[in-house]
Amino acid sequence: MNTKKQAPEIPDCKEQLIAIKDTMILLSGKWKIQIIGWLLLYGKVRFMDLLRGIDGIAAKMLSKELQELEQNQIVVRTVMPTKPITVEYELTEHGKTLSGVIEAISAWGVTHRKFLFKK
Amino acid sequence: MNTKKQAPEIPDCKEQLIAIKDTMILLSGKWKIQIIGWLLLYGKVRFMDLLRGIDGIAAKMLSKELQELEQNQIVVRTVMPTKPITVEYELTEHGKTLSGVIEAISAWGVTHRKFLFKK
DNA sequence: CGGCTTAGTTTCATAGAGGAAACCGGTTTC
DNA sequence: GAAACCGGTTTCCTCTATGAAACTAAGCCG
Repeated sequence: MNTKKQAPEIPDCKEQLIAIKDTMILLSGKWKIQIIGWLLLYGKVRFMDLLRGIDGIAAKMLSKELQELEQNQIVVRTVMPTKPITVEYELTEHGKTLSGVIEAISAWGVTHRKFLFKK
Repeated sequence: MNTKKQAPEIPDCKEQLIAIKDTMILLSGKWKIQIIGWLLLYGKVRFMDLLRGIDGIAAKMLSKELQELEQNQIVVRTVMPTKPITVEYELTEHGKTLSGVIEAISAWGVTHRKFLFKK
């Protein structure tokens, strides 16, 4: 027999693992999930709100992450015809379907904190 | 008045955003979520299973990510007294509480694929 | 005019994330 | 004794993600 390695009793649950990979490619980067969290909580938000609200992010990063989210149709960018031009960002309908993910992450953060406290 | 910037009408929903940040610190890295997904699907798994099963990961990375997950009590490492020594990894009880997060991520991957297809 | 706002872009620099390959010690098998 | 398997570790290297700071363009304020 050619196959030296023991027969892989491992069933093929790849679909779910591929789906995980797909999602994480879109959400990669230090800031994207936080940005989406903001947009979920606050709805329409201006660039400067995010820049001041998300602790530690630099303008370049915010700009880059928002562009990537826009390309993936998670976020819409709207230029408002105001006095000093402002730009609003908000989640697309598709972006809003991420609420389950974000809420799960947020909830687990709380669970984890309790876990650390109990120990 | 000192505060030139317009009064921030922005309510304080920080708790949830902090929880998101906390979670993502623990799950940072290219492979951790995939590893946890594997462990959720397959239960007890040996090092070599993960190395061969997770496409593209190198031994060094796998080792490093598993160590970090162990330090954070997401994963337990058990050395088995077998002929060629084997090592089993599995989720701790606390690690299993991540199932909600992983399932949400996996489900969204499917949702997103459908979204792309529809367009 | 000088200065402040918004929304970025550009430049420069660096830490560290990640990868390829070799190596290790113990054990079994041929 | 040579080779293979397991579970790593070590070394070396590269690339990119991130960051700080300066700069731009357009508009409004006084």
